Amino acid sequence: MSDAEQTRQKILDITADEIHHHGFQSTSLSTILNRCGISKGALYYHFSNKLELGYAVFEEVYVPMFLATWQPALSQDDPIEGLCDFFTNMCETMVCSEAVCGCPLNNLCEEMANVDEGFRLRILTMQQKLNGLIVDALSTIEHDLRPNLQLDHVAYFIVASFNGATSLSKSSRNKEIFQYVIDELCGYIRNLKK
Amino acid sequence: MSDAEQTRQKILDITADEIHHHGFQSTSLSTILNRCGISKGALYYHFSNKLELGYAVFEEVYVPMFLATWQPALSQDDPIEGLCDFFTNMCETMVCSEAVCGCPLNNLCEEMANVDEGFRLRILTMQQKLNGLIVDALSTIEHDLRPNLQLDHVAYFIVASFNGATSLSKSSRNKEIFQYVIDELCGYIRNLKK
DNA sequence: CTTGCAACAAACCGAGCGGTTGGTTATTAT
DNA sequence: ATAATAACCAACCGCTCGGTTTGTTGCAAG
Repeated sequence: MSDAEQTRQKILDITADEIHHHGFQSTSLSTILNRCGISKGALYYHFSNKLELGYAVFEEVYVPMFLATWQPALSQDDPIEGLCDFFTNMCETMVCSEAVCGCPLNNLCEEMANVDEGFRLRILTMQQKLNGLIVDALSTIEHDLRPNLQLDHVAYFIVASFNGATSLSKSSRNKEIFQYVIDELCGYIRNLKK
Repeated sequence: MSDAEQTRQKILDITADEIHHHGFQSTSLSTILNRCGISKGALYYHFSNKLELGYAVFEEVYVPMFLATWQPALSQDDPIEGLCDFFTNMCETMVCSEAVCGCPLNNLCEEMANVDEGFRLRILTMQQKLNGLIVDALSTIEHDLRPNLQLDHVAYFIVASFNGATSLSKSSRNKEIFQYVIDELCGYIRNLKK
């Protein structure tokens, strides 16, 4: 990787971390520059402005990270147990500091969907993609599921509950509540089967 | 009501609206002053700083509004149907602009829980109070519910799903997805019964 | 009548923000 | 050797923000 690509990647990684911790609007360019050890000229050589930097972080960091997180769970032979294992495992491995920061995608949705159309559309695309993945996974075992289920509604409900779980655990600063919600969510998911 | 109380209440109401639409940090004092038609001196006569104004809005506007919204649903003879009616009715009466703004409490939780301890504790208190209300309501019909339910977990799950529903509908800018999630949520709630 | 305080108004301040500008260095092509 | 370009630095700019200060008005008590 060339020096320039390294610099660019470093900016992306550090900015992704800053956005995850403080949100997009509260993320300061000077903080990024300090952490990267570069000057503002360097940043503006690689990105035309703060918004474009945010878009790049979303597309080049968050989206791949997001897919890499959910895909394995949904590719299992039994996506029901795949999801439950995924959620449960997340509860166990998660430390409190992570619980407090929440899901990057959900955070950006809450913060930026009403503020910037570019962010909104990118978030929407990612959400629809995730929903499609869940629907596809559930479709593969449709014969094991209760009849008359509307799989896309179910998928949205799963994601909504998961997002809500991260939201609730922010105020309590521990992962107990997260665990409670996830337990109930797993119960709901397993109840999808006949 | 005296002039001073009127001014104070006007500040609270308009600030509540601004926070609901733009979040606390992005809410500008000068916007509030313009909408109120007052000067900065007037505002700082009634509130010592922006943070205290935010706290006052939370306690004097959001908390009462919040309780007034949820209480009736939970005071029904059958809180299960009370909640379902409450959710369904919210879907029907809600216009898209409201759907986009989300729940004030959840918004503040997402934005401020990690930023300011004063907000975090106030939000936490309100969430625990709501959870207690739901648990109490469900307890009154415990004999009709499935055995071995952990009512506090159930209550958190209901709130989490509801919050997640508002979050999801922000990116799509319509209430369709909200409705899907609420439908599934009502299914889950009704399934709590034997 | 005037003194005093409640209830504001208006101008101002420093800090931090995103963004721009004019250079500087290192590498590569000719 | 020289010209050009990629990659970066440091200083600066205008703007908006929350907050402060000083000044004004109206009413009410003595």
